[in-house]
Order: sequence, then C-alpha cells, then structure tokens
Amino acid sequence: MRWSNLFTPTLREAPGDAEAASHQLLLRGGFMRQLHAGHYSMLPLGWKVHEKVAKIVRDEMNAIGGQEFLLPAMHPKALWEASGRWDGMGDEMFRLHDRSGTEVGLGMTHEEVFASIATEINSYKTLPQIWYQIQWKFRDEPRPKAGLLRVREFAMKDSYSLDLDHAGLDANFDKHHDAYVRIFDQLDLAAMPVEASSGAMGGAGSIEFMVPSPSGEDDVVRCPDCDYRANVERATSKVTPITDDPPPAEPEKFPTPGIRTIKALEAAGAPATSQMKSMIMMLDGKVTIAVVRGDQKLNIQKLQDSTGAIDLRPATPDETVEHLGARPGSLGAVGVANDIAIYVDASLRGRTNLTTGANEDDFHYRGVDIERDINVAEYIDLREVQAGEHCHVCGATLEIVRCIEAGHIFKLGTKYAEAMGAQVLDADGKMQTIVMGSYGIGIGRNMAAIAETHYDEKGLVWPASVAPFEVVLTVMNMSDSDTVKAAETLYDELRAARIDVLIDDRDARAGVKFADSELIGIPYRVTLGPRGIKDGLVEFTERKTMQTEEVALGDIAAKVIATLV
RNA sequence: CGGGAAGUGGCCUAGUUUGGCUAAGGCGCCUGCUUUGGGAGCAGGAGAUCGAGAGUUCGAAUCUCUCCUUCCCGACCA
Repeated sequence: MRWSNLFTPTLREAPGDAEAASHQLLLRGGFMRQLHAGHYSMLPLGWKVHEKVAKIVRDEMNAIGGQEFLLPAMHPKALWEASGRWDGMGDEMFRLHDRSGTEVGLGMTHEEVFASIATEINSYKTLPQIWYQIQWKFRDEPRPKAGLLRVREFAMKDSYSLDLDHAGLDANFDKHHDAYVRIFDQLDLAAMPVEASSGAMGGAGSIEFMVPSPSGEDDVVRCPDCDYRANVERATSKVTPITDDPPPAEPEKFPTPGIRTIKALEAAGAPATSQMKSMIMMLDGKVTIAVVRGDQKLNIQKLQDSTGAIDLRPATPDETVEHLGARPGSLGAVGVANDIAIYVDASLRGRTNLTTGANEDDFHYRGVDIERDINVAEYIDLREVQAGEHCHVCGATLEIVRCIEAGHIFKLGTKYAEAMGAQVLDADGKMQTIVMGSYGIGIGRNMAAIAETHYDEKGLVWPASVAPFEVVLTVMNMSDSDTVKAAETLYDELRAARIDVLIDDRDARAGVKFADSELIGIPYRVTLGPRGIKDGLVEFTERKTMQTEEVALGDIAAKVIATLV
C-alpha cells in the first residue's frame, strides 16, 4: 500500500468525547469514526486490524474442526418465543416490524438459529459438530462505552458445539478453551480464564477470558498464590467465623433516631459484622428481601443467578414503605410476612445476637438470632468478595483486578436443542436431545483490548500479528531520486515476499511521517534517506522499543523478512 | 432508566458570568514560493445557519422553555 493513496485521517488531538486510551488512539490514528453512540464506521486501517483479528480466530476455530456458517442477523419472533427469550431478553433486543406488520428481532446471539438447523441432524453418527460464524450482532445496550469496548452493533465469532452427551460437551468445551488460549496468545492479550456467571444464557458452567485493564467493566477476584480466578459475580472467599455472645430470649427493639446507615449504627455500638443489611428487591415483580452482613455488599448477579429471576431491581422507596412499613435505613427481615421471600447470605447462617432494622422508622432490633427470629427462605451466596479477603482454596489474600471480557464460553446443555426439538437417535435407537455449548469472542472488542494494552506516549504499538501493516518504509526525501529508487525496490521485494508493507511516499516532512507511523503503531519501520543511502545504509526501527539499528541496503529485505516470518 | 458533564468550521479551544459591530485563535485543508532526518517558514484562500425549535429583546453563541445528541458514574454483556 502507498501512503499517498491511503485514507487514514490522523488527528493531532483526540476528540473531546473520547476518554479511554483505545478510543482516543483508534480515532486519532484514523482507524474508525463514530456514527452514533455504540456504532462505529471502520475505516480502511481499522478494518484491516479487525480482519486480522478475525483471521486468527477463524484459523483457530478451523483447527479444532469448526465449520464456518453465515446466519441472518434478522430473526423471526417465533424462533425466539420457542426458547422463551423473546420476552427474556427484554429491552436489549432490537425489535422491528416488516411491512406486513410481522415482528422480527435483530439477533443478539444465535443459539436459536443454530439449534433449529441442528434439527436436521438425525443420527448420533453425525455428532459431534462444531459450527461457527463471524457475524454481526445487535444489542440495544443501555450504555455503549469507551469506543469499541462496548457497542450496539459488532462482529462476534460465535461457535456452538453439538454433542450426544455431556461428556462430549466437556470435550468440546475444553477444545474451545484451548483454542481461546491460543487465540489470545496470538493477539498478545494477557487473558486469564475465570469462573463466570452464565447470566441470560443459562446453562451449567461458563468461563470468561479476562484481560486486565483499567478501562474494563468487570471485576475479577484473583488469588496471587494459587490459580483461583473468578468474576465477582461468582467468586467466593473464606469467611472468618464469628462467635456471637448468646442472644437474649427475644429480640429487643430499641430507638435509633436519625440512624439510617450501617456506619451510623456502628457508631451507636453495633459492629458492622454484627449487623444485617436488608435490601428490598423486586424479582419479576415480587417483593423479596436479600440480607448480607453489615460490612458486606450484595452482588445482584448472584441473587439473580440463584433465584432464576429475569427482571430484577431494587424496590423503590414507595414500594418499600408499602410492603415493609418503613423507609430504607430502618429495614429488616424480622417478623416479615410469609409471602415475602427472604434470602440470606450463607455467611450469616447460625449467627445470633445481630442488629437489624425493625421496619419502623427510627427503630432497630438487637439480639436477633437468625434461625429463631427470621423466616429464611434459603441461605445462598449473595455477598460480593472484597479485596483483602482470603482465598477459599489456599488462604492467600485475594486481589481484585479490573478487566475487559474478551471471550466467554458456556456449557449450555439441552435448553435450546430441547426448545427447537433437536434430537438424534443414539446407538441404542433411543431419542436423545443434543447437548450444546456456546462460545463467543467479540472481534472489535478484542481489537480495542489490544489497543488498550499496547500503546505509549507516541501512539499505538500493535503486535505484528494484527498490525494494519507489518512494516512501513519511510522515505525521508521524495525529491532525492536515489532514495526513492531504493525504497521502491525494497517495496517490491517485500511485497513479493508477501510482507504487508506500507511505503510512505507522501511529499511530507520527515517529522510528519515519523509521527504518523508511530501513531498508527506499525511494528517495524525502515527509514530511507539520502544521508544513509549515499553510504548504502538504511535504518531499521522497532516500534515497541524505538531501538534503531543501521542495516546495509543490500541486507534490509532479508532482515525484515526474517523478523516477520 | 437514575445521577453528573457537555454540544461553537474536519479536530482542539476562546467568547456565554455582565446580550451589542463582519463569531476569534491554533491544528488540519487549498494555491504559490521556499524548505526537506522529528508534526517547518512566508503570502494568499476556502470552510460555521454557534446541536434543533420556540420565546424574551431594538439586538441572542450569550437570557428563558422544550426537544435532540454525545460523554462519564451506576443496573446489563462479547
């Protein structure tokens, strides 16, 4: 490619509404432009990187036996009703009507479509299968974010495994796990596999691949000593047992005028570890109380996962008053009517002598014995792990790392196959429902994750595997015919060797050419100028280290090829 | 959807508090000359209904109202 013919509008300054590093640099380098919130146009340079990422993913999917498909983005309503997700996906699904008034949805993922195709498999002999595509997903995200990190329209590699049984699923899951490790290795992303919540996908188990980055949106609990890693939506930690003093015969109500917070109550003599924090939640329209220890935080995803609720939100102050008779700050679960489910964090099991709100403004109870005084529906893991707690595996002090979710693999089980009627006859002639797995990598998000972790004060520093070009030939003076001739010869040689080479043949000053090539992050640069050409020398610079060495003009082609191939 | 911030040529900003002449500067862009190893210099030039609409006023980028859009923090996800 000739830079004189390349459309890559670079900017000296980042547009004001870009904050994340990847967002700023991808805009400044002319890789992309925003059309509106959550929708980006890929410019030639951005598309090149995108497609290089996609190729790495595609090659690894093919390597584990994946077969590539291309499915429609627009789906009939009936298909999603069959799986129960037409309603389950809520506002996140884009929906529209065709001219006859028929409702359709834009695909957020393709379990339903692939499962419906899988109905054409009739024999166990056809299994296992791995099917995949790299295709556009649409999600009406409530809040698109940080450029390409979270958008409403994006290319995803989604693959699906089809097996006769769970052992087969496990094997395909592991294959994907290994393929993902190889993909992230080639993308030069330090992605760590972590235990994850399955969320709206359903299913038995899932692992997320998480790239540490301050621009991420997920918190991962990481043990520094063993290999325990889990999303906070799922992570657990060791709880230091607390022995309570024996409780009084019954809870004692006492006045707490003006006390509305755990902290204030602590100042009034009740340690946070002996308080119950009661949160009133609406689960699919039903009032529910979730209780954690005073010093702990409720993780809503955990509540959702363990109750199976679809629509889950904190109750409004009005709802709280209506159902419990008091406002937030004086709420508790003691003596609450039977029709309100009370879920209590497992770490509170067996505790006695606790303090909690009395459901009467300005009053609390103390001396509460959970088993005795509260009608607990279920003890479940509800609390969010905090940094400094201890690993439940090895006891080391846990840390919390902010991460970008680069990939997610799920063991789906039979949910979608069952909904679509994807069944096969097994070796015994019995009908079996196909067992599925589903595996996703967002291409654009990975591109952003690479940018987010590969830059310096001069600009981007792409790994050669995904760089828009592998090497740039920077011609210092376009009016010096010897220099131009040497550059053109080298350009032809490198192209013949299938190197992705860019020649900067613009009639611009050296400083501009250097700055641009550094901004767009081409991993290697050959600098050709009259000064060196005179002595038969050129310069070879590595973007990452900015180290330069002089190389004889006659050797440079071989040097570049050896470095890149 | 709740909370916060902001919309002025392609990009970054000033001007808005206290309404007042042709909306200013830098970068980028075009033409010419000059220059050619780190975003050059000189001269000339193009480019803006100041997010949109309504209102107040002799007069609105500036004040009022409504709406739209974007960004950031929370509830969702690759």
